[in-house]
Amino acid sequence: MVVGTLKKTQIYSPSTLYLWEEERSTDGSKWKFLEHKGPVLAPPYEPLPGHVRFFYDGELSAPAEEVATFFAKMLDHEYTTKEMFRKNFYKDWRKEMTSEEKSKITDINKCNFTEMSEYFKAQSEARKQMSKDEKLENERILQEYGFCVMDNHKERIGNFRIEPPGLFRGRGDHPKMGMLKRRIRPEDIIINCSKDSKHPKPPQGTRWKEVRHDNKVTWLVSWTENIQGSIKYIMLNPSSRIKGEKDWQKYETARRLKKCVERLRAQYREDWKSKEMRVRQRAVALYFIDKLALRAGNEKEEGETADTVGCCSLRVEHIKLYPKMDDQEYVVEFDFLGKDSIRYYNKMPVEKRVFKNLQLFLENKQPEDDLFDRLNTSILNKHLQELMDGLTAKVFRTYNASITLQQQLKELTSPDESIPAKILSYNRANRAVAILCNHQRAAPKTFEKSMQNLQTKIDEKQKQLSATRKQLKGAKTEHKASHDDRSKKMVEVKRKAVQRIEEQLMKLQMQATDREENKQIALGTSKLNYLDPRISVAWVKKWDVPMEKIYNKTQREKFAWAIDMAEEDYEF
DNA sequence: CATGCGACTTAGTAGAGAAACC
DNA sequence: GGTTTCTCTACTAAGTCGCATG
Repeated sequence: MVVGTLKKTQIYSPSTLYLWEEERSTDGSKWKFLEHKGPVLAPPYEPLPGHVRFFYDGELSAPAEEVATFFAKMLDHEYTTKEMFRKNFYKDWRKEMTSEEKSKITDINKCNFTEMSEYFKAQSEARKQMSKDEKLENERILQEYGFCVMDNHKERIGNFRIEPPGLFRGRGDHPKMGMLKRRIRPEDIIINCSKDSKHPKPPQGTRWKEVRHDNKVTWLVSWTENIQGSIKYIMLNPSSRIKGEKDWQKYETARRLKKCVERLRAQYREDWKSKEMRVRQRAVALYFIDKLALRAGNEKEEGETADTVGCCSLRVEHIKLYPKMDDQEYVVEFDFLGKDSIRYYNKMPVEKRVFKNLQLFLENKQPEDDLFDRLNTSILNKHLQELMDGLTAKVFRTYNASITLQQQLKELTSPDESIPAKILSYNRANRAVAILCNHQRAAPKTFEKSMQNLQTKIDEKQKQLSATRKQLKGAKTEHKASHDDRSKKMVEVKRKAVQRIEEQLMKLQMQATDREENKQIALGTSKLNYLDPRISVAWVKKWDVPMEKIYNKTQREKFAWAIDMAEEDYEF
């Protein structure tokens, strides 16, 4: 499944060039040379100054201060009011207390963190004032630790800082929210680099857990996190060769799916009739994944994470069947929490055969039973692999997202519209994808207000327009009467003014529409992860839209390969 | 086959920084 | 010039998927 490799021919120039390169190592090695400075550790704890007090039940106290400050720092956040959060925090906090403190502090509700909280607020205010030095220092750290050398190229590292200690903030109803995320020491850290590179040095008097030289992986640093026991990594920035190449490959796989998707669709429709239950379940699940862009849905360990599901892990309680709904037949209603506990709610009419199958799957089951009891992601992906080399469930999301963007752009862009109108069209196409993938965001806190402000501006612009139109009319009348040069000029001036204001008004209205439609939709995720950037690049080139209207600096860096590769006739 | 682990991609949000506004 | 508003970036959680292990 080798699709070629990307090669950077320049180091970090804005127009980094990529070239085709035929050959690529077949032994699974990801690099030949890797050298870096290691991670930036979290700054050590600074004890609170003496005047900052902590009260327990009205009495002065100071138990396990550092952990207490983690809670204090979050005091304004809703998290700290949640029972589960408080319980988990309190339990972990007690582990850090001396036995004396433990016997004194017995009820979190009698703790008063307000002075600590005030202190940190004041601190962050103060930090804003002297941010210049800090900025300089950050820049120095970035220059020193933010880059590595991989195979002759200086590459930007993604996250070179070790996560600081704090309280775990899970998403949704997470059973571990509030638990103490402990400080990572050099002794917890594994370094990965070339044998023949200059190895990163641990801080004075400490040592790394291990230094290894594994070129079958792309990470530079790893450690095990204590909440879930999972491994965290430091890896390269998306602009790096190694990430770009992988990204490109991903879209090439999706394009191969495009070529055979009709065959697969015919196949799963056929499988709806199978006499084998597992085949039918597989086929219906695949239909959902294809049609609704659902995620695969791996099983999760109960009690370890928030209760969320994807396609294969859907339960009976997550769907409702309606033989008739309004003027539609065979409607399925989905209502479940997906990744990040984002709600997926949708009603979709399905084919009769799918509907009948679903009824069958539901027979004799409790709400908490699996809908697809004969299916999991491993079975599904094995099947997909047989249908097409490299095919897995997530490829459908990539494929459907990209093909939707391409279709929508074709449909929505009109040749004679202005640049702002074209950008609105682009955003609408992007939005169609975000809706398909259910990429949501919390409506901005100030949304209503900012909407109102914009409307005020529009109203004002409208008034200005009608006033200027009146002036134009007046000028015309005057010109008719006098027929002199001066009045002729005046007509021209007013005509131009009207035109300009009309354009401004249109732009504002466009902005308003765009913003309103975007209230709870997050466009970024699909843009960054699902849309073949070559589609956008081609569109931009075709319609002479400035690239930076579509992609900001980071995005242009990430998609440098596509910007370089795609011409206006590119087709996904 | 179930289970767990490792590596990697995908995800929303908080807060910093930049731009617009007054 | 200071404040408000918007945009971007950093952060890190939460998925997917392949593979080893028993």
